[in-house]
Amino acid sequence: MPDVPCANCPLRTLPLFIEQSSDEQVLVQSLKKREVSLKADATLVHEGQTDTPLYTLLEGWAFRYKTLSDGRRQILTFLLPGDFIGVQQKMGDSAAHGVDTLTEAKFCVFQRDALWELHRRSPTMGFNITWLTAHEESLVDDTLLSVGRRSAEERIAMLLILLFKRAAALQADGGVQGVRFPLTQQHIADGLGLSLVHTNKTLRKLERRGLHHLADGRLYMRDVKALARLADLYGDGRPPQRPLV
Amino acid sequence: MPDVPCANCPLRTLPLFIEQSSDEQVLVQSLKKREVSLKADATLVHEGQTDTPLYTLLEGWAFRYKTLSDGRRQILTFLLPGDFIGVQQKMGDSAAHGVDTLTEAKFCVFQRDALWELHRRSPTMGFNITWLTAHEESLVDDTLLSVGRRSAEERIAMLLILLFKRAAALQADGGVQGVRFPLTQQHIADGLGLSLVHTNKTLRKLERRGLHHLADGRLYMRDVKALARLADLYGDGRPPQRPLV
DNA sequence: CGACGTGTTGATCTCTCTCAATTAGAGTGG
DNA sequence: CCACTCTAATTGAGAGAGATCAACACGTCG
Repeated sequence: MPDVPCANCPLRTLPLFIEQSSDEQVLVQSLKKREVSLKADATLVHEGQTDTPLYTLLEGWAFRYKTLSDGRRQILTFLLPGDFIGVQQKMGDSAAHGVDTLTEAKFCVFQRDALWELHRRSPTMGFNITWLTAHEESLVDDTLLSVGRRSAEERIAMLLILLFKRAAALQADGGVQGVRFPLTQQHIADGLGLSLVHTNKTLRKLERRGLHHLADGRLYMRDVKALARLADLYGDGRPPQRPLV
Repeated sequence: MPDVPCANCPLRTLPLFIEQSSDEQVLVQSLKKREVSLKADATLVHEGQTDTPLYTLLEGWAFRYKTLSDGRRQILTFLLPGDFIGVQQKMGDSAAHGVDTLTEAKFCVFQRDALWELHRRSPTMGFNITWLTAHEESLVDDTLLSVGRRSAEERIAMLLILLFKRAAALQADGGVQGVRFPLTQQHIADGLGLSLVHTNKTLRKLERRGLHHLADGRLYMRDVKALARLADLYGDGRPPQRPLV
């Protein structure tokens, strides 16, 4: 039996879940099998693993990745507290992605059919999960745009902004004193499709220009405007458009 | 009122939907608003458009994409009959992706709250949608691995294999006489994060080596083994793994 | 103390981009 | 029927962003 009630789950602080009824909380808790704690740089899910359970990240940072047989690795998304893991490969036959931790981390493990039970017994929760899955995809979409079409400088600016936002949202002060940033330069490189050396050089260039500061596992934003301009974030003049059909 | 009953929808041939009850069919049909037909190279959804309805692609090919303000474009996924469109941006505040057609195409338009109604009134359908959304993400994951870590040759081999498989699955003969292939080289380039010129040169190189043949809007696979080897598909010796925890 | 992981920097090398020019249809209008 | 225009494909040449190779600094740890 889980010792920590789901009332403390970081997922509950997400906008979608604030209206969660106590019935739904009980439901979720009943599907929860146990918790797992891992140290930093550990593997939660191996690539190619089948029949993976559904997880939720409670504490710490992690990432999803794929590798080629010669070792080249691409990080797909970084995972922060509150993120789902494993919906992507549920019932999937194709070789899935791996999941490694960046820091010490605690995961919530659900039984294999949790996804279905959740849908069956609470359409609201089911809907929320669809929404979260879709939102997760949009993160990958953003990364794909970066990796496919942005220069190294632009990619790094983008990553710093996005991760800063996500990390800052999780802490009370909103990141005024910087945020925890447990990635090594190798992780950044693998997340952006760059080499380690070039990542280092580009990172230093931006830092020397005073756009950010990275030290002791913390990220400080020094010139968000300039970073956003570099990343072409909101930089376009496209106005919101109404549906065409 | 829709004139074509949903019994003919290409979605119904997907494994997940074969068990669909007639009740569920009626439900889907009741949420359907109408159909739209577009010619080739037309826009269904503008980038940055808000409040997009939910669509289904009935006939033809299309693609989702994002662009930077200076015009650089990244194609996120190619859409074939049976694919969902718009789940990603449902209720999303961030600027979404655009959707353009590659060929003449017919779409099914659902009312805005269709996603919720589907979940509410049929958990089975809701579950299937979550699954399809997750599956769609895995397509983007694959592309991200390609764009981030594969060489131009490897990327093109990968794309040819994946699109051939999807297209062949839709036709009765399974693609023995080749499959329809309506992409221009510009689309391939934008889908793989390459320049048009380099895409052309690489494509010709593979074709001259006898790996494939591309003519008159059709794709013929000449040496799938070699292409798969190039793409590092199943090329790894990773055996399926059991769950770690 | 030596081994190791991470970060840093300089020096090449090369894959891919950009620029340019040509060819081959498919329309279109006179 | 024939110029004229457009788009897509093709090929060569030169340029450049980023990869690879190599060395070194620094802190941690057994």
